[in-house]
Amino acid sequence: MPAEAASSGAAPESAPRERRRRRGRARARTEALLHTLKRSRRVKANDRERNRMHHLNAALDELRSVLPTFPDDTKLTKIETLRFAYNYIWALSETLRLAEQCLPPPPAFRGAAAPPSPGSDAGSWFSSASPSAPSLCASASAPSSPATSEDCAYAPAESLRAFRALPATSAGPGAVCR
DNA sequence: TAGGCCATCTGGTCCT
DNA sequence: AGGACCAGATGGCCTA
Repeated sequence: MPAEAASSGAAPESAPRERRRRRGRARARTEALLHTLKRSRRVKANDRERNRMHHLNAALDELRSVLPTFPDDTKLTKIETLRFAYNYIWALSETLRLAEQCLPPPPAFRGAAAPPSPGSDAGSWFSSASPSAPSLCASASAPSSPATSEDCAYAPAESLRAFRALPATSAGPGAVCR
């Protein structure tokens, strides 16, 4: 039958070409699909990363809020906040250490019964093991002169005021820990 | 205008 | 496989 021959074998050479064309179209489609899939994953990852950084910044803001600053102070930068926090912790530890040397702990604090202290292990406030801030880096040199009578006059308020005068960026105990 | 700080994007690596 | 974390790149904004 001529009609049959026309339908089945009308273009014996074009069939492979058509198959190639179809395969090419299919591949382009899957590549486009892959691209959109990758793109949507990227967008989601960007979103998560943005969120993560926002949380990090929120934590940094919280840290800023507990550092002693004056209202008219300009906002500390991130690196300044971290260095300042390090110095601040160091200063507080020093204050505690000196206070410990000058004043014997009250009887109530000597035993197991520690006073309730906001958000911290109360025992550690009076523990003789000095807070590890100064030793966080081996080269940090904490003032190690023995306590004198002048040291006993080293009131926390005074020490904080003096500490506050330290530039958070360059001087202070944390400066050596970069 | 240079330099500092920051937010965001991106690809790589590790972990669950 | 997907999420978390990290570090480098990039561009915008601000200040000296």
